Amino acid sequence: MGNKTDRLLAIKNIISKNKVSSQEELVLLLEKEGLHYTQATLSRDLKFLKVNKIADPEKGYFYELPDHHQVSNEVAENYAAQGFMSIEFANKLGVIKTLPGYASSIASLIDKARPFEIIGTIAGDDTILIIPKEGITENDIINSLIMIIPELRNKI
Amino acid sequence: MGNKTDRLLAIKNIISKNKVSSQEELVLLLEKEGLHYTQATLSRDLKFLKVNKIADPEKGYFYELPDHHQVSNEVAENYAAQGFMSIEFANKLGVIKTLPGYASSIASLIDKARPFEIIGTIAGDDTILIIPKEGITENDIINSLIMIIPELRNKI
DNA sequence: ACTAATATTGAATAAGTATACATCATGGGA
DNA sequence: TCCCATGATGTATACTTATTCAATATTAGT
Repeated sequence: MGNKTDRLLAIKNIISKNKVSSQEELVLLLEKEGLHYTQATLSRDLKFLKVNKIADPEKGYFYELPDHHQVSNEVAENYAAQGFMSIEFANKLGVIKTLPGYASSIASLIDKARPFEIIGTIAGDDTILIIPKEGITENDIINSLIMIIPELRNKI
Repeated sequence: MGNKTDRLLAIKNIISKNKVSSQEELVLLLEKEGLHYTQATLSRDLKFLKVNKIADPEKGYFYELPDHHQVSNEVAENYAAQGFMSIEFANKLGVIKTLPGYASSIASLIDKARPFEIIGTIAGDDTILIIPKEGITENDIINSLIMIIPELRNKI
């Protein structure tokens, strides 16, 4: 996966640590990490990440990750990442292969995060079927998975 | 209290029942109730109500009241409203008089709602001291109280 | 009641965000 | 390899929201 994934992870990281209150501000913060993008791109990213704008007495508003994208359960995430073997797509469906027995616990993490892009999952023993919403691309699904389980970053 | 209070209550009501996703949309919904205001005014109102913008797959965003402004505990609110006698201001401080014994339960409702405008409260038996943040007006405090306990509407 | 101070609001505009369109890059199939 | 389809991104711009400024209304103090 490309550079976009890294940018999305960087954004998650930045806005979970700072009260960021405009996309221009985010442009600058990303630049500090050597990532150069325009406001238009960040607008798309914030939409993808389902970021909320929360009222704040000092800043007016700041960006906040939805609950399911907050750093939630690192133990479970590491476990899931360990069991993850591969993902492939066929006929608009995603198929994740896992180590034996890992499928349902990984699927459960995905279900809990309820990404808009995914209608649902079906887990067997070492296989998960991902059913994306109409019109969603493979890359969106993959990025979505990495946002849920960042540890997958280097396995995809 | 003036018309602004009614408008604020109407806005609370509308956005708790509908997924409203722009201020122009809200202008129209208020017009249906005979309230005619411009986008600029609603911008100020949404700020006052500390409304959040929540990501949504269909609408992009919609407005949501913060937890403490959701219809929370009607029993407690009615009880509080019943004990409320008056509010007066002196030296930038608010003083609420209540029926004997009601002060702490009313103050507790205010504290739970944590309005930005109020730094804190001190409750005796039939008196509550309201300590507003620097620069906040009496009307803001009053509107804030009515947003927390709508039943006060006709007692102020 | 008069005046001064403060609040409320709208109109115009600035500031912030989303998107249409164009471009370039990438990857799969002939 | 070449072409086509798809994706990622920037630029320009449309859309949305916040704020400045001015006008009007309201309130408090004398």
